[in-house]
Amino acid sequence: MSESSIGEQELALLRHIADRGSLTVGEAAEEFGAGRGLARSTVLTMMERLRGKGHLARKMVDGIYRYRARASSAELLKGAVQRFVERNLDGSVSPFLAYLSEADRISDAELKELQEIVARLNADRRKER
Amino acid sequence: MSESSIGEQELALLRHIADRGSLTVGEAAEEFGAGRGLARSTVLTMMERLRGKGHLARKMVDGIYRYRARASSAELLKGAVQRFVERNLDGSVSPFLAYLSEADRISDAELKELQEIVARLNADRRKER
DNA sequence: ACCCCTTGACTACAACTGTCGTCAACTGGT
DNA sequence: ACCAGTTGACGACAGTTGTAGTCAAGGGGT
Repeated sequence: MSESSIGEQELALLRHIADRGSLTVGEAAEEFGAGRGLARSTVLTMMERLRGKGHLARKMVDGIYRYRARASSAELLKGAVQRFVERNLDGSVSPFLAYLSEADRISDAELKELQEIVARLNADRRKER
Repeated sequence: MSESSIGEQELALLRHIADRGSLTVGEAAEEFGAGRGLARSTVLTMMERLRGKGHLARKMVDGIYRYRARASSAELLKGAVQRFVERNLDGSVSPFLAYLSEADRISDAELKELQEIVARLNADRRKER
Protein backbone atom coordinates (compact mmCIF):
# COMPACT_ATOMS: atom_id res chain seq x y z
CA MET A 1 0.00 0.00 0.00
CA SER A 2 1.27 3.34 1.15
CA GLU A 3 2.47 5.03 -2.03
CA SER A 4 -0.69 5.87 -3.94
CA SER A 5 -1.86 9.22 -5.17
CA ILE A 6 -1.60 12.73 -3.93
CA GLY A 7 -3.82 15.79 -4.24
CA GLU A 8 -2.70 19.18 -5.44
CA GLN A 9 -2.69 20.86 -2.10
CA GLU A 10 -0.96 17.87 -0.60
CA LEU A 11 1.71 17.97 -3.25
CA ALA A 12 2.25 21.66 -2.67
CA LEU A 13 2.71 21.07 1.03
CA LEU A 14 4.91 18.07 0.48
CA ARG A 15 7.13 20.09 -1.79
CA HIS A 16 7.32 22.87 0.71
CA ILE A 17 8.49 20.45 3.33
CA ALA A 18 10.94 18.86 0.94
CA ASP A 19 12.37 22.27 0.17
CA ARG A 20 12.68 23.22 3.81
CA GLY A 21 14.36 20.01 4.76
CA SER A 22 12.58 19.32 7.97
CA LEU A 23 9.62 20.99 9.64
CA THR A 24 7.35 20.66 12.63
CA VAL A 25 3.64 20.98 12.17
CA GLY A 26 3.73 24.37 13.78
CA GLU A 27 6.34 25.61 11.37
CA ALA A 28 4.57 24.20 8.38
CA ALA A 29 1.31 25.75 9.51
CA GLU A 30 2.98 29.11 9.72
CA GLU A 31 5.07 28.96 6.58
CA PHE A 32 2.67 27.12 4.36
CA GLY A 33 -0.73 27.29 5.93
CA ALA A 34 -0.89 30.88 7.08
CA GLY A 35 -0.57 32.35 3.62
CA ARG A 36 -3.34 30.13 2.33
CA GLY A 37 -5.63 30.65 5.24
CA LEU A 38 -5.35 27.07 6.43
CA ALA A 39 -5.93 26.13 10.05
CA ARG A 40 -3.17 24.38 11.90
CA SER A 41 -5.27 21.26 12.17
CA THR A 42 -5.66 21.23 8.42
CA VAL A 43 -1.94 21.25 7.92
CA LEU A 44 -1.50 18.59 10.55
CA THR A 45 -4.09 16.39 8.90
CA MET A 46 -2.43 16.75 5.53
CA MET A 47 0.97 15.98 6.93
CA GLU A 48 -0.29 12.89 8.67
CA ARG A 49 -2.02 11.75 5.51
CA LEU A 50 1.18 12.28 3.58
CA ARG A 51 2.97 10.27 6.19
CA GLY A 52 0.37 7.53 5.86
CA LYS A 53 1.04 7.47 2.16
CA GLY A 54 4.73 7.11 2.76
CA HIS A 55 5.73 10.52 1.48
CA LEU A 56 6.83 11.88 4.82
CA ALA A 57 8.72 10.46 7.73
CA ARG A 58 8.83 11.98 11.18
CA LYS A 59 11.13 11.82 14.11
CA MET A 60 10.62 13.07 17.65
CA VAL A 61 13.13 15.75 18.53
CA ASP A 62 12.98 17.57 21.86
CA GLY A 63 9.46 16.44 22.44
CA ILE A 64 7.99 17.43 19.11
CA TYR A 65 7.89 15.71 15.76
CA ARG A 66 9.95 16.89 12.84
CA TYR A 67 8.73 15.79 9.44
CA ARG A 68 10.96 15.12 6.51
CA ALA A 69 10.08 14.35 2.91
CA ARG A 70 11.25 11.07 1.51
CA ALA A 71 11.94 12.52 -1.91
CA SER A 72 13.29 15.84 -3.12
CA SER A 73 11.06 18.50 -4.48
CA ALA A 74 12.50 17.97 -7.94
CA GLU A 75 11.84 14.25 -7.79
CA LEU A 76 8.32 14.85 -6.61
CA LEU A 77 7.63 17.15 -9.48
CA LYS A 78 9.14 14.80 -11.96
CA GLY A 79 6.89 12.10 -10.62
CA ALA A 80 3.87 14.35 -10.88
CA VAL A 81 4.72 15.18 -14.46
CA GLN A 82 5.22 11.56 -15.26
CA ARG A 83 1.90 10.55 -13.81
CA PHE A 84 0.21 13.35 -15.64
CA VAL A 85 1.75 12.40 -18.96
CA GLU A 86 0.94 8.75 -18.51
CA ARG A 87 -2.57 9.13 -17.25
CA ASN A 88 -3.80 12.02 -19.31
CA LEU A 89 -1.67 12.05 -22.38
CA ASP A 90 -1.40 8.33 -22.96
CA GLY A 91 2.33 8.63 -22.59
CA SER A 92 2.71 10.99 -25.48
CA VAL A 93 4.26 14.34 -24.80
CA SER A 94 3.04 15.94 -28.00
CA PRO A 95 0.19 17.79 -26.30
CA PHE A 96 2.69 19.18 -23.91
CA LEU A 97 4.83 20.32 -26.76
CA ALA A 98 1.82 21.94 -28.33
CA TYR A 99 1.32 23.84 -25.14
CA LEU A 100 4.96 24.81 -24.97
CA SER A 101 4.94 25.96 -28.53
CA GLU A 102 2.70 28.82 -27.67
CA ALA A 103 5.30 31.45 -27.13
CA ASP A 104 5.37 33.55 -24.00
CA ARG A 105 4.60 30.49 -21.95
CA ILE A 106 8.24 29.79 -21.64
CA SER A 107 10.92 32.13 -20.36
CA ASP A 108 14.18 32.87 -22.11
CA ALA A 109 16.05 30.86 -19.54
CA GLU A 110 13.73 27.93 -20.00
CA LEU A 111 14.05 28.11 -23.73
CA LYS A 112 17.78 27.96 -23.40
CA GLU A 113 17.47 24.98 -21.10
CA LEU A 114 15.17 23.36 -23.57
CA GLN A 115 17.69 23.85 -26.34
CA GLU A 116 20.36 22.18 -24.33
CA ILE A 117 18.14 19.27 -23.59
CA VAL A 118 17.33 18.83 -27.23
CA ALA A 119 20.98 18.95 -28.15
CA ARG A 120 21.85 16.38 -25.54
CA LEU A 121 19.04 14.07 -26.50
CA ASN A 122 20.15 14.27 -30.08
CA ALA A 123 23.69 13.44 -29.17
CA ASP A 124 22.55 10.47 -27.12
CA ARG A 125 20.46 9.10 -29.94
CA ARG A 126 23.26 9.33 -32.40
CA LYS A 127 25.57 7.53 -30.07
CA GLU A 128 23.19 4.70 -29.47
CA ARG A 129 22.39 3.63 -32.95
CA MET B 1 -20.85 27.67 -12.13
CA SER B 2 -20.72 24.83 -14.62
CA GLU B 3 -17.12 24.87 -15.84
CA SER B 4 -15.13 23.55 -12.90
CA SER B 5 -12.80 20.59 -12.80
CA ILE B 6 -12.72 17.26 -14.46
CA GLY B 7 -11.40 13.87 -13.41
CA GLU B 8 -9.05 11.72 -15.40
CA GLN B 9 -11.58 9.19 -16.48
CA GLU B 10 -14.00 11.95 -17.32
CA LEU B 11 -11.41 13.70 -19.43
CA ALA B 12 -10.66 10.50 -21.28
CA LEU B 13 -14.31 9.99 -22.06
CA LEU B 14 -14.81 13.61 -23.01
CA ARG B 15 -11.91 13.39 -25.41
CA HIS B 16 -13.27 10.24 -26.90
CA ILE B 17 -16.56 11.95 -27.56
CA ALA B 18 -14.81 15.01 -28.93
CA ASP B 19 -12.88 12.80 -31.31
CA ARG B 20 -15.93 10.93 -32.48
CA GLY B 21 -17.93 14.06 -33.07
CA SER B 22 -21.23 12.96 -31.66
CA LEU B 23 -22.26 9.88 -29.74
CA THR B 24 -25.22 8.38 -27.98
CA VAL B 25 -24.75 6.87 -24.57
CA GLY B 26 -25.07 3.43 -26.04
CA GLU B 27 -22.32 4.09 -28.55
CA ALA B 28 -20.04 5.62 -25.95
CA ALA B 29 -20.65 2.69 -23.63
CA GLU B 30 -19.61 0.33 -26.36
CA GLU B 31 -16.67 2.22 -27.78
CA PHE B 32 -15.29 3.65 -24.59
CA GLY B 33 -16.78 1.73 -21.71
CA ALA B 34 -16.60 -1.82 -22.95
CA GLY B 35 -12.82 -1.87 -23.23
CA ARG B 36 -12.45 -0.55 -19.71
CA GLY B 37 -15.05 -2.78 -18.21
CA LEU B 38 -17.43 0.05 -17.42
CA ALA B 39 -21.15 -0.50 -17.12
CA ARG B 40 -23.44 1.44 -19.38
CA SER B 41 -24.85 3.29 -16.42
CA THR B 42 -21.37 4.38 -15.47
CA VAL B 43 -20.80 5.90 -18.86
CA LEU B 44 -24.20 7.54 -18.75
CA THR B 45 -23.48 9.02 -15.35
CA MET B 46 -20.17 10.42 -16.49
CA MET B 47 -21.68 11.89 -19.60
CA GLU B 48 -24.44 13.57 -17.65
CA ARG B 49 -21.91 14.93 -15.20
CA LEU B 50 -19.86 16.27 -18.05
CA ARG B 51 -22.97 17.85 -19.43
CA GLY B 52 -23.70 19.37 -16.06
CA LYS B 53 -20.25 20.89 -16.08
CA GLY B 54 -20.86 22.36 -19.47
CA HIS B 55 -18.42 20.19 -21.36
CA LEU B 56 -21.01 18.32 -23.33
CA ALA B 57 -24.21 19.34 -25.06
CA ARG B 58 -26.90 16.95 -26.20
CA LYS B 59 -29.67 17.00 -28.72
CA MET B 60 -32.54 14.60 -29.18
CA VAL B 61 -32.37 12.90 -32.56
CA ASP B 62 -34.85 10.21 -33.53
CA GLY B 63 -35.85 9.73 -29.96
CA ILE B 64 -32.41 9.36 -28.43
CA TYR B 65 -29.89 11.88 -27.28
CA ARG B 66 -26.70 12.56 -29.14
CA TYR B 67 -23.92 14.15 -27.13
CA ARG B 68 -21.36 16.49 -28.54
CA ALA B 69 -18.27 17.98 -26.91
CA ARG B 70 -18.10 21.73 -26.67
CA ALA B 71 -14.34 21.78 -27.27
CA SER B 72 -12.02 19.77 -29.45
CA SER B 73 -9.84 17.04 -28.09
CA ALA B 74 -6.75 19.14 -28.71
CA GLU B 75 -8.20 22.10 -26.88
CA LEU B 76 -9.18 19.90 -23.99
CA LEU B 77 -5.69 18.55 -23.70
CA LYS B 78 -4.13 21.93 -23.93
CA GLY B 79 -6.41 23.07 -21.16
CA ALA B 80 -5.49 20.09 -19.03
CA VAL B 81 -1.81 20.74 -19.56
CA GLN B 82 -2.25 24.38 -18.75
CA ARG B 83 -4.09 23.66 -15.53
CA PHE B 84 -1.47 21.15 -14.59
CA VAL B 85 1.37 23.57 -15.20
CA GLU B 86 -0.33 26.36 -13.34
CA ARG B 87 -1.49 24.37 -10.39
CA ASN B 88 1.42 22.05 -9.87
CA LEU B 89 4.39 23.70 -11.43
CA ASP B 90 3.66 27.26 -10.41
CA GLY B 91 3.66 28.19 -14.06
CA SER B 92 7.21 27.08 -14.61
CA VAL B 93 7.85 24.38 -17.15
CA SER B 94 11.31 23.52 -15.89
CA PRO B 95 10.16 20.42 -14.06
CA PHE B 96 8.61 19.24 -17.23
CA LEU B 97 11.85 19.81 -19.04
CA ALA B 98 13.61 17.79 -16.40
CA TYR B 99 11.21 15.02 -17.10
CA LEU B 100 11.75 15.28 -20.82
CA SER B 101 15.47 15.27 -20.42
CA GLU B 102 15.43 11.68 -19.36
CA ALA B 103 15.93 10.07 -22.69
CA ASP B 104 13.71 7.26 -23.88
CA ARG B 105 10.69 9.11 -22.58
CA ILE B 106 10.38 10.81 -25.86
CA SER B 107 10.12 9.20 -29.26
CA ASP B 108 12.23 10.11 -32.25
CA ALA B 109 9.27 11.79 -33.86
CA GLU B 110 8.59 13.80 -30.75
CA LEU B 111 12.18 14.81 -30.48
CA LYS B 112 12.04 16.08 -34.00
CA GLU B 113 8.88 17.98 -33.22
CA LEU B 114 10.53 19.40 -30.17
CA GLN B 115 13.47 20.58 -32.23
CA GLU B 116 11.19 22.37 -34.59
CA ILE B 117 9.39 24.05 -31.76
CA VAL B 118 12.64 25.23 -30.27
CA ALA B 119 13.77 26.57 -33.62
CA ARG B 120 10.53 28.41 -34.13
CA LEU B 121 10.50 29.86 -30.65
CA ASN B 122 14.03 31.07 -31.16
CA ALA B 123 13.12 32.69 -34.41
CA ASP B 124 10.16 34.41 -32.82
CA ARG B 125 12.22 35.79 -29.99
CA ARG B 126 14.84 37.19 -32.28
CA LYS B 127 12.23 38.90 -34.33
CA GLU B 128 10.60 40.52 -31.36
CA ARG B 129 13.52 42.20 -29.71
C1' DA C 1 -50.94 -9.00 -26.60
C1' DC C 2 -46.47 -10.07 -24.91
C1' DC C 3 -41.59 -10.22 -24.17
C1' DC C 4 -36.95 -8.21 -24.83
C1' DC C 5 -33.68 -4.53 -25.49
C1' DT C 6 -32.37 0.29 -25.29
C1' DT C 7 -32.66 4.57 -23.23
C1' DG C 8 -33.01 7.93 -19.42
C1' DA C 9 -33.25 9.37 -14.90
C1' DC C 10 -32.30 8.37 -10.25
C1' DT C 11 -30.23 6.78 -6.18
C1' DA C 12 -26.29 4.90 -3.97
C1' DC C 13 -21.83 4.18 -2.21
C1' DA C 14 -16.89 4.13 -1.35
C1' DA C 15 -12.41 6.52 -1.72
C1' DC C 16 -9.97 10.59 -1.81
C1' DT C 17 -9.33 15.51 -0.81
C1' DG C 18 -9.72 19.72 1.48
C1' DT C 19 -10.89 21.72 5.81
C1' DC C 20 -11.77 21.99 10.64
C1' DG C 21 -13.07 21.75 15.63
C1' DT C 22 -12.11 19.77 19.88
C1' DC C 23 -9.96 17.37 23.52
C1' DA C 24 -6.15 15.89 26.29
C1' DA C 25 -1.29 16.23 27.54
C1' DC C 26 2.79 19.11 28.15
C1' DT C 27 5.57 23.19 28.86
C1' DG C 28 6.68 27.75 30.47
C1' DG C 29 6.01 31.57 32.76
C1' DT C 30 4.50 34.24 37.01
C1' DA D 1 -0.15 26.11 41.98
C1' DC D 2 -2.38 28.14 37.86
C1' DC D 3 -3.26 29.93 33.18
C1' DA D 4 -1.98 30.16 28.39
C1' DG D 5 0.01 28.53 24.28
C1' DT D 6 1.74 24.40 21.62
C1' DT D 7 1.41 19.83 20.12
C1' DG D 8 -0.89 15.39 18.79
C1' DA D 9 -4.60 12.54 17.81
C1' DC D 10 -9.23 12.01 16.43
C1' DG D 11 -13.51 12.44 14.48
C1' DA D 12 -16.24 14.94 11.16
C1' DC D 13 -18.22 16.80 7.05
C1' DA D 14 -18.80 18.35 2.32
C1' DG D 15 -17.53 17.99 -2.50
C1' DT D 16 -15.58 15.33 -6.34
C1' DT D 17 -14.77 11.14 -8.85
C1' DG D 18 -15.37 6.43 -10.19
C1' DT D 19 -18.67 2.86 -10.55
C1' DA D 20 -23.15 0.60 -10.51
C1' DG D 21 -27.87 -1.18 -9.78
C1' DT D 22 -32.63 -0.42 -10.64
C1' DC D 23 -36.85 1.18 -12.49
C1' DA D 24 -40.04 2.99 -15.79
C1' DA D 25 -41.14 4.07 -20.61
C1' DG D 26 -40.78 3.33 -25.51
C1' DG D 27 -40.03 0.37 -29.79
C1' DG D 28 -40.04 -3.83 -32.33
C1' DG D 29 -40.72 -8.28 -33.52
C1' DT D 30 -43.71 -12.51 -33.38
